[in-house]
Formats: sequence, structure tokens, C-alpha cells
Amino acid sequence: MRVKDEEKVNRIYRAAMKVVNSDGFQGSSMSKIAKEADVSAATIYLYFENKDDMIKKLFIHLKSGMGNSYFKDTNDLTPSKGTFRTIWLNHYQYIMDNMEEYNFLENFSNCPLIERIEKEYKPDYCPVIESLFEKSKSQGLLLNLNNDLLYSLLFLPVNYLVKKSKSNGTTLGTNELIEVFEASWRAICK
Amino acid sequence: MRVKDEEKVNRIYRAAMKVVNSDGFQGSSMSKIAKEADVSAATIYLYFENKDDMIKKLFIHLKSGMGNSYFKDTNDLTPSKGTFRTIWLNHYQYIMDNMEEYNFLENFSNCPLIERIEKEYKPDYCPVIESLFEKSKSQGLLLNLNNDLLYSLLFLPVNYLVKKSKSNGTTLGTNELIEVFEASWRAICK
Amino acid sequence: MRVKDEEKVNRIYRAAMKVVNSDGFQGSSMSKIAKEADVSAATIYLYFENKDDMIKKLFIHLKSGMGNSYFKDTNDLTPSKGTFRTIWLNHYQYIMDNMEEYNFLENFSNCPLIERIEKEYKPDYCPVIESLFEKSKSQGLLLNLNNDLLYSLLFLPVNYLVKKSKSNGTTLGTNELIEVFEASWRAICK
Amino acid sequence: MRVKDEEKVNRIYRAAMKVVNSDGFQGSSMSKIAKEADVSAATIYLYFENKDDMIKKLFIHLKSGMGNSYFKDTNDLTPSKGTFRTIWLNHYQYIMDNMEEYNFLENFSNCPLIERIEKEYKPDYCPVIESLFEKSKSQGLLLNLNNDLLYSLLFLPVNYLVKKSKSNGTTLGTNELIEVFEASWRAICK
DNA sequence: TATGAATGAGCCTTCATTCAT
DNA sequence: AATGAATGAAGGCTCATTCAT
Repeated sequence: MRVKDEEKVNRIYRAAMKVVNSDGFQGSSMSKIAKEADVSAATIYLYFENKDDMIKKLFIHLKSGMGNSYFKDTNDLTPSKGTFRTIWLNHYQYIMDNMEEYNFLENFSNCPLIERIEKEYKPDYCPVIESLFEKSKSQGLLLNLNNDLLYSLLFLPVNYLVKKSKSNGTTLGTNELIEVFEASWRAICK
Repeated sequence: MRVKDEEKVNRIYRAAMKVVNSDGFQGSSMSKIAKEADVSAATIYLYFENKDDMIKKLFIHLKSGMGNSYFKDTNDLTPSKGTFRTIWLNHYQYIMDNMEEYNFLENFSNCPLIERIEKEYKPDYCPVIESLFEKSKSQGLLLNLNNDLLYSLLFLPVNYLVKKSKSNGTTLGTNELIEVFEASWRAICK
Repeated sequence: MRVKDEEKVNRIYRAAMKVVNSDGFQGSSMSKIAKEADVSAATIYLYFENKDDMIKKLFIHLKSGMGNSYFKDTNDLTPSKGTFRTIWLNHYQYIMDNMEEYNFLENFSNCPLIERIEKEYKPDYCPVIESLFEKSKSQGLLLNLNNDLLYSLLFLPVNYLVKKSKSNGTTLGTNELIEVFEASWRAICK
Repeated sequence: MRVKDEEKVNRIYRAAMKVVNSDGFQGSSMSKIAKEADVSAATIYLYFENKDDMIKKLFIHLKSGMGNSYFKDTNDLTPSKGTFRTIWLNHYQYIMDNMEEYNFLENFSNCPLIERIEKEYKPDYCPVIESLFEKSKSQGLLLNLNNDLLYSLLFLPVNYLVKKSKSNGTTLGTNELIEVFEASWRAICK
């Protein structure tokens, strides 16, 4: 397994994501993915050890891509409501712009295969936001709650809503969006 | 004529849940489930049309069981913070007491097979809580937000925390629990 | 296997014939037959050893019924063209009136299961016609050909035509019918 | 890349024919056929869509092979008794030389699966002989009968006899053979 | 007698993976 | 490096048959 053609790996990633999202994990097969990527199934095995390996690497690939984009345009991490709002909106924007990726990640967070790597991978997943939480708590901006709890109060509702609105075919207006942020913020601010 | 073993369908349900939870959907097979339930694979087809049918019925079975238990001991649905706390704590208790069931439901909410029946089934899933939301909004107890949003602000964080704590092996103390409720409540109350 | 209810056996026979004719041998199952006969599948095993046994007995049952009816209204077996015409027309009429039975027999004459019993059963299948052939040959009415050959020259064409016309949805007119007989007769008469 | 073994499909054909002939349609399974062909069952699916597809293609393959061989060495289709005799003897020879193929075709002409393709395939099956019939009728060589009828009067008896003689272990002598032809011919000639 | 329940065996088919070019 | 061919293993499902009432 020697990586020569970096672009081919991406084609495989994209194909896998697409097939899995549309057919579900159990409906996805190496040959479908291969066809979608326009390579032979055997070729995939030049780049990945096996199917699990491919899925895991795809998961990590997408997850880190997602983590990075939260903080695009955001070098100023001074604890403030404005900072959180910016991050929060970036998060929202990322989900909207990368629905495919987001869906894939959501779908697989709960599968046994992924759970293991989630555990290994999570620690260094979002150190930036973790430290922002810590700073904010020590400055009295946020309630003194566990980071996981802060995370869930702040981000889960919007995640859920996006998924909902996607399946309903509706879109969230700007006002509505701000409303959601304000509600979430109220939950965690001091 | 051998008499139909009413309990057998439950054995199958339990087995399916167990196998799926430990091996994931893609790793679950009818024969594994059959072996776990201590019946022949063919027997499952006496009770269900096919695998999909079985999973769907199991899903509905668990979901309605879950819905019912939220309101055990709660006939008084007068809109008040106390009512919501009771329901919220029932919800928490249910998850803790029925981790297997809860996990199964979580795992499958995202699979394509289930998405369809979710849509059909959701409308009348929790009419009680929906009407409580409505009443509360009209009485000025809650912010005038979409029910889905209220739901996600109120329940998702605790869901997430339970899963977290399970995978960490820790348990939430009573105080911590109340803290989570209070935070969630702050997000939605007027 | 004790036969108590003679009528039930017939219901099973009729059901088997119907199912096999419409779904083919490979598409016929004991449960389908049972349902068609309005009995439990287990009940069939009270009357027959197993599926093969049932099919074989049905085959023999039908075959002997068919043999008998060739000579209804025909006790006069004096060798003559008229006698043969009568038999030939009886044969035609029987096929038309008992298409289901005839089809079943045709379908199964070639299957390995039946071939064995055909051999055992054939000898005494149609002694009447065999002796008529013999007498006719010795009287110089027919060519001195093997009985099987006489049989095939006389009867196979009309069999084939009936099947054809059935699948075309057409019916043979009386004149046409006589024409066929005359042609067949020309083949074997001296 | 391993090269596709053109001969492999023939091995599969031969195996299918053999298994079906000895075990009947209902007794034939893909795995039996695969074993007989000395390939993996999965391999068959590289060459055929599914079992039905394989059987159908085998049927057509054999049928057209049979059709072709009737007219080997026979380009002269001038209507005459000699022409018919030649064709008739070719037909006989084909059956004797290709008993397996012939049996398979016979066995399957009556199964529902085949009936459909027979209907689609028959029209252009033997246009040569059809046109010979037509020409012969218009020249007054043959009786003015339906082609199907001519076909059945001419060929069915010999078919039957061959099968008979095979199951008896006897062989038709040349004289006997000519006798059969003459009888058949007498049925249809003017 | 009659039958619904139950099942082991087997069937068709697919799939992840390896082979050979 | 790339791929079509090949396959063992497994999956979902059906069926003839037996069991237990």
C-alpha cells in the first residue's frame, strides 16, 4: 500500500461518502464504491488495507477537516459572547456547506467500528475550543460546568435543527438562527 | 398443535437488540440473532416478514415503550417548571435503566431504513409532550420557539451526557444532574 | 398414513395440479398446495409419505383416469377406420375437457422423478388400444409397424396442436380436426 | 489481470445441462452446477445475471445449435421429397448425436420459465423450414395444412421414437427409419 | 384426525478480498 | 500501479418435514 496518487485517494473518499450516505452502511459495497470512484475494486486495496481501514481513515479525514474549519477567520479567541457567536455560526455554516460530510460523520459516530477510534481520536480533536471553555469559565463568563456539558448545551440543538430542517426541506432564517444561538447561550452563560 | 410462545417474540427482540448493539447493523445477521435468541433462524420468519420488518417493529416497540415511560407517575401536566423537571428526570431515569434500548434507538435513528418509519411514526409519537409545549408557550412559561427546538434544547444535552458518562464509566451525581436540568431550562424558559 | 377422508385426498390432488400447472414444479411448495387445498401442510403427510410420493400418486391417478376415458362409449373395438376415428376424437375431447390434467401429465412425463414410474406403469397402461393395434395389423388394416410408432403417428400431432392452440388462444374447427385425423390416418393405414 | 476464459461459459453450459438432465429442474442447484463445472458458484454470476438468465441462455444456445444442424450440407431447399428426407434424417441424426441437448430442450419446453422465451424466440427459430413448407404447399407438393400441423406430423413421431428407443436400449435400424419417414411423409404429402 | 409451530438443510446471491496479468 | 477474473464465506430466506397438542 504505497500512496502514489493522492488525488485517487480523494476520489475514493468522495465515492465512499456518497455511496454510504445514499445506501447506508449495510448497502454500501466495495464494488459500488469502486464504480462510483471510477476505479477497480482491487485498486482500493492498493491504498487501504481493507474496508474497515478505509472507512476509519475516511472518518478521521472528515472529522479533522471539520474541526479545522470551525475556526477559520477566528484567531481572536478572547472569551466573549461575540467569540462564541462567531464560532457557533461557523459551525452552523460548516454543517450547511458540508452536509454530506456532516451526515457521514453523524451516521457513523454510533457504529461500533467507529466508537473505538472516536475514543482514541477525540482527545486532540478540538483543543482550541476546550481551552476557550476553560478560559471562559475562569473569567466568569460561563457557568462552571463540565466541558462536555457546555459543548452539548451549545452545539447539539443546532445540529439537530439542521438535520430536521434538511429532512423537512425548510431552511432556518437569520432571525431564527440568532434565536437558537441566544437560547443556547442562555443555557451556559453566567 | 404446539402453542405459540407469546414470549418468543420478546426473546427475538432482546436478541436482536443485543446483537445489533454489539456488532452494529452491518455485523448483525439473522443467524446470529437466532442463535442469541435460541431459536432457529427460520422461526424468526414465523413472527416477522423479513429482517427489515423485524428491525422496524423492534424500533417501534422500543420507541413506544420509551415514550410511555416518560410520563409514568405523571398525570398532572399542568405547565410548570416542576412538571418539566419531573418529565426530564423520568427521561433521564429511563435512559439509565434502559441503556440497551436507548442505544439501539440512537444507533438506528440515522439509518436509512429507519428514517422512513421515523417520519411516519413521529407525528403521533409524543403528543403529550407536544401539547405540553404548546400550552406552556401560550401561558408565557416558555419562549415562543418551535417545538423541535424546545425539544432539542431540553433533552439533547442530557442524552449526550449519559452516553458520555457511560463510555467513561462515571455516573452523574444528583447535584450535577440538577445543574444540567437548570441549564437546559434556562435555555427555554421565558 | 391411513386414508379416512377420500374426498380430502381429491382436494389435495386438485390443489397440487393447480399449483403445479400455474407455478411450475420448482415454484410449487407444500404450503402453497396445502393452502390451495384448504388444509394444513401437515395434513398432507397423513395421506402421503412425502412430496414425491404425492406427485407420483397424482400422476398415476390422472394417467389412469385419462386411459379409461378414451374408450367411453366405445365397447365395439372392431378394427375399422371408424373405430379409430371415434377413439381419436374421444382422445381429443378428453384433452380439451381436461386441459389441466393433460397439461400436468405432459409437464411431468419428462421429469426424472416420473420417468421411473412411467416405466413401471406403462405396461398395463393401455392394453385395450395395444390389442386393437395388433388386431388391425393382422387384418391388414394398418401398416405392420411397431405399436409405439403407430401410437406416435396417430396421436402426437393432435396433442401438439391442442397445446399450440391453447397457447395461441385459438380453437380448432371441426373440419380442421377431421383434416388432422385424416392426415394421421393416412400415415398408418395400409 | 487474469484473462477471461472463453471456454468457461461452455463448461458451465455443459454442467448445467448434465445436472438438470439427471436431477431435473427442481433438483438442480447453482452449487451442484458449479461443482460439476469445476468453478465456484460465484463465478457463474460473472457470466450470467442469475439462474434464470443462465437457463434461458443455455436454452437459446442449444436451440439455435439444433436449428443450424438440421440444414448442414443442405443448401438446396428445392421442395421435393428428397429435400424433406434429408432434413428429416439430419434431424434424426442430430437427436441421436446430441441426446443430452435434445433431452434438455424437451424437458424445458414445458416449464413456465421457458414458455415465455419460446414465444419470443420461436418466430425466427426456423425460418428456413417455415419457408420450405410454404413453397411446398404452393407448389402442390404438400397438403395445404397449417405449418405447425405439418411440423408435428413430420417430426414428432420420430422424436418420440428416439426417446423410446433410448429408454429401451434398442436402436432403430435403417429400414425401420425409412419406414418411419415414409409414414410421416404419407401424412403430409398431397 | 388435524394442525400451527418449529427447524435443519439447502438455495440463490452478494461481498470483501486475492490472483494473475 | 492497475485491474478484470475468481472465489470462500456468509447472508437472507424458503421449504419439506417433524413435533406437540
